Amino acid sequence: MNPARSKRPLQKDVAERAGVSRTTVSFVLNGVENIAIPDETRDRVLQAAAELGFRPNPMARGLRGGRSNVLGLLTSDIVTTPYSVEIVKGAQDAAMARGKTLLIIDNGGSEVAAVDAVEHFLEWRVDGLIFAAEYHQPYTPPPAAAAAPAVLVNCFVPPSDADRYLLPTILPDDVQGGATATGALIEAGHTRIGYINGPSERFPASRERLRGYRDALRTAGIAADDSLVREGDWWQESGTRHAASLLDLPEPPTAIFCANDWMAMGAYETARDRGLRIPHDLAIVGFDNRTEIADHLRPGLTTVALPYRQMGARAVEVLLDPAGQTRGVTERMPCPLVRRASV
Amino acid sequence: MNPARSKRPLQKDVAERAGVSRTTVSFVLNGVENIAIPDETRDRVLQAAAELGFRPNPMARGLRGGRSNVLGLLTSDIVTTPYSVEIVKGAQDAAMARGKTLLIIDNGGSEVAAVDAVEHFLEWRVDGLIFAAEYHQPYTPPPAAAAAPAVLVNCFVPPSDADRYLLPTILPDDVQGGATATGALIEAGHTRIGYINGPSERFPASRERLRGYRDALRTAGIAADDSLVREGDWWQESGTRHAASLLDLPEPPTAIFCANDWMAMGAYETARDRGLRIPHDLAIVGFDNRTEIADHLRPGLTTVALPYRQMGARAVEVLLDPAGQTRGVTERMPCPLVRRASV
DNA sequence: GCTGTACGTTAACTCGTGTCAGTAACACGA
DNA sequence: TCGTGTTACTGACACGAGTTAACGTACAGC
Repeated sequence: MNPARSKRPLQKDVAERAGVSRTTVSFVLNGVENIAIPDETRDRVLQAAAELGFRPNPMARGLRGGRSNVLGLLTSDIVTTPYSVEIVKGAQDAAMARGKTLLIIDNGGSEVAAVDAVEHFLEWRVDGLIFAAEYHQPYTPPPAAAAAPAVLVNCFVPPSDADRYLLPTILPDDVQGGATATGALIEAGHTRIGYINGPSERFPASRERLRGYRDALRTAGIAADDSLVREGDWWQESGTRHAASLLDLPEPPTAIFCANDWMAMGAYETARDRGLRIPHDLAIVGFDNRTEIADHLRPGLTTVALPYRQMGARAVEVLLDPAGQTRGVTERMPCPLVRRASV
Repeated sequence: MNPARSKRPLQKDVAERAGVSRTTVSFVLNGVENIAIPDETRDRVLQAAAELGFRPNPMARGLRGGRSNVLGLLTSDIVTTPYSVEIVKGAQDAAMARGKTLLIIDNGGSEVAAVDAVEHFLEWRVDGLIFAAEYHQPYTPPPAAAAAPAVLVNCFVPPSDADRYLLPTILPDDVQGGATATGALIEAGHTRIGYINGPSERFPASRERLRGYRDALRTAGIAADDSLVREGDWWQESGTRHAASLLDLPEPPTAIFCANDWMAMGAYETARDRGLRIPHDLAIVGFDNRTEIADHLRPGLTTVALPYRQMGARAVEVLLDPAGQTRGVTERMPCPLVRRASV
C-alpha cells in the first residue's frame, strides 16, 4: 500500500547478503563493545549495508531501545519575530549532524497549545526538549516538561518559578552586544554617543544593552550623560523622534546607538531630513542585524547580530551532552558586530 | 533511564483496568468495524483509557501498521522570506488537528540538503511529503520523493520536468490578488492607476499580478496605459524611484498599486517628499501584507495578503485525502484584501 | 584425550501496538 | 440431539531492530 515501506532494505537483507546472522549485523552497525568480531566479517557486513543503502528504521529502534533519537523543539511566536527561526535552523542542523530528528512545534504563544505540544513530544518519547522564545524573555515551561531533559533558548525561568524549574539556559549576551556596539563608535573617535533604547520594563534585552552601553563608556573613560539616553518602543517612528530630540540638544551627539534596526532606520530618516551625511556627520549603529533592513539602507547599517543560529545549535549540544545536564547553568552567547558603512 | 518512557500507561494497563483483553482495547480505541462490541464494554474501555490518560505509542503504531502518521515538510529558505513560515504553521495546525505529526526540515536552499532531508523523511516511513517554497517559484523535488505521495506548496514543477513529476500543487492566486488590489482602487473612484511590478523574468508572481491588474482595468472598462506600469526590484528604493517617475508624468496617476509592501513603503516616502497626503492626494495598495510594514506605516497600508496559512493547511488535507492524490491538479488559493487606510 | 577458555556467532526474547484466526457461550430451528 | 449462526471476546503472530544468554569451535594446557 504505502510505497515508502515496500522496498527498503532491512537488517535481515544485509545479513543475508553478508552471509551472517541478523544479530551480527546489528552488532557491527552499532559498534557494540566487548564482543569480538573479526575485521573480515565486519567489513563484509559494512559493505553489504552500504551496497543496499541500508538505513535503520527509527521507529523500530525507538520502540526497542530507551532512546528515540528524537528531540522536541517548542517555540512560541516565530512569525511575529521572523528572524528567530534562525534558532530553529541552528537546532535543526545540529540535530541532523548528530543523527537526531528534530520535532518542531510552534504554539503561537498559546499556553494550551504548549501543553498539547509537550504532550505530543512525550508521546514520541523524545530524548529531550528545547524551549525557544522569539525574543529574550521570561518563560515557564508546562509542568509536564519535567518528564524529559530540557533546555531553554532565548528565554529563562523567571525568579518566581526558579525553585521549581532549574534548567540549562542559553541566552544572547546583550550586555556584551551593547558594549560592542558602543565600543565600535568609541573606536571611531566618538565621545558623545546617544542611545535609543527599547522599552526597559518588559524587555530584559533593553536593560542589558543599556548596561553594555554604560560599561563601554566607563571603560573608555567617558562620563555617562543620561540626557543622551532615550527609551523608544522598537518602532521606526520612535527612532525618528528620539534621534531628532537628541540632535536638538545643546551639545548633540555625533553618534547614535539604537537598540534595534527599526529604530536605526528611523534615525536614518531624521539624518536625511536634516541633511546629515552618514557616517560623516552622524554615525549610527543598530542591533539585531535584520539584513532586510541593514543591507538595504544607504549607507549599509553597521549593527550587532543576535547569534540565534549558534544558540539553537548549542541547545542541542547541551541537551545531548550527558554532562550538559548540570542543571541551571546559564550560557551567554556573544553577539558579534556586523560592520557595514554607517560608522 | 529515560524518565519519559517509565510510567506512561500502555494498552495492557487499560485492558487490565477495564477487565478485558488488550485486543479488545485496541479494537475499541481504533473503532474497528465489523467486530461486535457491546456499548457497555466499549464505555468501560474508553473510560479506563481516559482515566489513565492513555496515549498510544506512535513508534509501535508506525512499526506495526503501514501508516506512520508522520508527514514530512521540506521547505527551502524560510529565513530570507520570513513570512513564509506561515505555510509551515498552517500545515502544522492541520496535521496536529488530524492527529498526524509533522516533520519539518529547512534545507536552506541546498539541493544536497534536500536530498538528505527526503532520505530522512523516508527513513521515518512518512505517509506523505510536502514541498514548500518561500516564494512562488518553479521547483523540482529530488527523485527519491517519488517513493511517497507528495504535494507542492507555493511552487510548481517547471514545464521541462512536468512529464516526470505530476503532483498536486497549491499556489496563491496572484492574478486574482492583482485584480483585487486594482479593483479596490477602482472602487474608490480612481481611473489612472499606476502599477509598480516586481521583476517579471524570475518571478511568476510578478507576471500574474500584472495580469490581474490588467484584467481589473479591462473589466472596469478603463483603457490600459502601459506608461503607467513600471518594473521594480522588490526593494523600497525602487518603489521610491518609480513612484516619483510615475508622478512626473504629464497625466500622473492618482493611485499606485505596488507588487509588494516594501515598494509601497518606498512610494509612501515619495508621497511624503512631495507633500502628498495619503489617501487624499495619492492612494496606495501593497501586496504581501507584511504586518510589520503595513501596520506601522502612517496611514496604515491597504494591501493584499498571501494566504500562506491556508495553503499550508490545504496541503495537508490534499495529502491525507485519498482522493486528493488525483495527481497534477493545481489549486489556486484566493488572496484577500486587507483594508487599512491608504485607499 | 580431557578440560578450560577465548572467540565468533546465533537463537530467542523484548519494545507496544495492529490484526487475523479462532473459541466459548448461547440461541434457534429441525 | 445436532447443526448452524451470532455475539463477544481472546490468543498468537507480526512489525524491525537491540540485547542477552548460550551455543559451537578451536586451541592451549595438563
